[in-house]
Amino acid sequence: MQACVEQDRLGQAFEDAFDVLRQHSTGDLQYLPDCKDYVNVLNHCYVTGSPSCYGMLPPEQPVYNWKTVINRPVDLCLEGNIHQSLQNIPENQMVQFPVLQQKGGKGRKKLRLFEYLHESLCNPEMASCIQWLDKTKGIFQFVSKNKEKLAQLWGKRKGNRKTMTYQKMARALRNYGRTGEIIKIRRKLTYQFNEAILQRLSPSYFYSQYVQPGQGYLSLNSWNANCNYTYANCCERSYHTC
DNA sequence: GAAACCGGGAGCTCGT
DNA sequence: CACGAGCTCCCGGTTT
Repeated sequence: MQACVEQDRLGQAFEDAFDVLRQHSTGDLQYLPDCKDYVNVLNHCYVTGSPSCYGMLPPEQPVYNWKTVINRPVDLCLEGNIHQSLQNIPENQMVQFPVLQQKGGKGRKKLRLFEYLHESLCNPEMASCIQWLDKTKGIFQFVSKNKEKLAQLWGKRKGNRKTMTYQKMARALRNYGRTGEIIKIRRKLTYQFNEAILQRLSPSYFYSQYVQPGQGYLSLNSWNANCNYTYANCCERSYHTC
């Protein structure tokens, strides 16, 4: 149980790191991060506190650094050593991630509604607006009292001229029903993410995939594969091309 | 009766 | 500049 909580925390750490990466990669940024930068991003999240992290970790909460984050699930559920593998990676074996850039060197891909909803679901501060009913199945529900607040925040995030309402947001959600990205559940204010979308949006997914029961640790190759896999998903999620 | 849901359709913004 | 994607906005009607 504790191990699962810690695994969630690690997944959240990745998620935050991706947010930072996305924030850092606006405009014509052509920065090419490698694994060490990735670690720096995570450190940035947990040590300096990125804007997205402020929502996750209240000031009174203990500050985590990358090694702490990495060690905890390792100690508690893997009995292995991820961070050693990471630290021992020679320079020439570091994964070189593709450039965070869209075709033509233009800006980032627009945030999509389902991405925003998933982000909100992972943000404890938004629990008063939207909550998981069954996280593993991707079923979530808007909180009747505060659903308009969430909609307004979405509208602001998009920079809409008029105030976004739940009704209009729900219209967009109904459009997802045609593509299958999100479907409506026959229950008040309740929707469900498509399985593929849910996996794509969940950084902890690859983690559980690559760390097989009994495997005990992540090999260097697995770790690098993880980085590639995660980063590729990050790119797919945020950019047309890498 | 109120809240939530539904789908048509025109319009807007942005990336290609 | 045209085009398509992904909403946004409005509306009238239906279901819970």
